[in-house]
Amino acid sequence: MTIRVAIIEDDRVIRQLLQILIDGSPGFYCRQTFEDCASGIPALVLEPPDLVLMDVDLPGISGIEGVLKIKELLPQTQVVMLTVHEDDETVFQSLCAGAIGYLVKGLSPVQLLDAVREAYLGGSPMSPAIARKVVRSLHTNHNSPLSLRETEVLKMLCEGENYRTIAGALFVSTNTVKAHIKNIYEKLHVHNRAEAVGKALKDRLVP
Amino acid sequence: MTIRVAIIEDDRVIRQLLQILIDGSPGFYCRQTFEDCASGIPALVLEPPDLVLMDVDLPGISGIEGVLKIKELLPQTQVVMLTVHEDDETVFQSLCAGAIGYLVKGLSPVQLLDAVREAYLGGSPMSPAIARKVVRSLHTNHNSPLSLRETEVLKMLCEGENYRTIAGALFVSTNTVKAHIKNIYEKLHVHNRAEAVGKALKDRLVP
DNA sequence: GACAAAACTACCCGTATGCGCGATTGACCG
DNA sequence: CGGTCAATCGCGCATACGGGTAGTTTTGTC
Repeated sequence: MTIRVAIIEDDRVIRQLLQILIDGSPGFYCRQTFEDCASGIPALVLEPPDLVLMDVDLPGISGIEGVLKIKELLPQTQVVMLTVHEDDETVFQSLCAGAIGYLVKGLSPVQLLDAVREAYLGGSPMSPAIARKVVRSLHTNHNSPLSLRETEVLKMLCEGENYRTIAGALFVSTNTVKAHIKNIYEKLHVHNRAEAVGKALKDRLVP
Repeated sequence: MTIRVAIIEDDRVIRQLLQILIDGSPGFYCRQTFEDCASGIPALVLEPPDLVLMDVDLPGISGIEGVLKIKELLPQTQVVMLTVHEDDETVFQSLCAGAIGYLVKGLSPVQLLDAVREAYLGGSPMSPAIARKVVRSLHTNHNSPLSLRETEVLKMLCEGENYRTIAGALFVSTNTVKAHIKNIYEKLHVHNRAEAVGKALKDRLVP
């Protein structure tokens, strides 16, 4: 069970150090290293690795765009990001784009290999701060401006139900549903269903 | 900097062991323990702790509902779940409900205290498998059935734009937009905007 | 017990929407 | 070279929808 690793990293020193470390460790294998996505991604497609270590700050195609491309072409291949400084926002975006975890450059060799192994074995290595950010993005919003009833209605709007169906489910008249929906629109500052549903799901007003 | 911990756990033995461990460790404090949410939550409101250790399998009000209630009443207080077996789905739901992390019962005392400290210091302690599940839930869907143009239209639907606005933005006629939307409905198996937006955001078809 | 907010009901009106049918063009593929 | 599909455009029709106005009942809070 050897983990085949590829590296995309523009800094030659870091790239070579990483390769030597990984390729020199039992259970790991690294023959593919690239200095940018433009050259690396087509090569990866020809010989897909298990896992790609990808710098976030790359010249040309950025690391985030690179992840999108790689996951599009090779859904099976996992991508782990490499960053110098722990920039929450870019790391978060990388994860949204499809990265499975990330490493801070400057980790000890042991920690680095551990993280790569964890990513390979079904985990998602990341720092506590990023983990918190990611978990927070799951949380339902607890200061929703909506009343209980309105939230119920909004939930059904998200399912695509119409006035009649919602009215039937809540045992009220369609007029009442209309009134609720009108209030929802006001409170969310939106003017139609699509926008209300968009806001509801983006702001996690409904489960 | 003492971390004030409360415990809600129906098993008397586990509850007392946890309390003895936590209260006996320097930097930790635990005077509040409860066997269910019904008695615990009102008491917590009177004297909010920094962190609550909450069993997922509770009689009466479940742990998941308990998290919702606590985060509603005490948004500042962090909740960490306790589970016997690592049931991915319930743990995931707990995190969605507002928990910040979770611990498997049977962790060593050192690991347990570490995890509580991590949760208090801005992290989100969880197992690799759950971390992976959480990260996956962020990923944009890479096998969307929609064409590029349809995805563009769908994105604007999510913003609540109408035929005319979308047509203007894409420099096409409203009829074309109608056709695209009709195709989107077919491919997503939905019949109106709200449902399309709901599906798009839930399945992460749009960023 | 007064007052506010939420929940509920009702009606009208203009238009945005969903759905039916049909059509042309260009790109890609075997 | 025929077939498929994305992308483009057109028209008619029934209805679901958004906005406005107006009111009662219930619930909860001070």
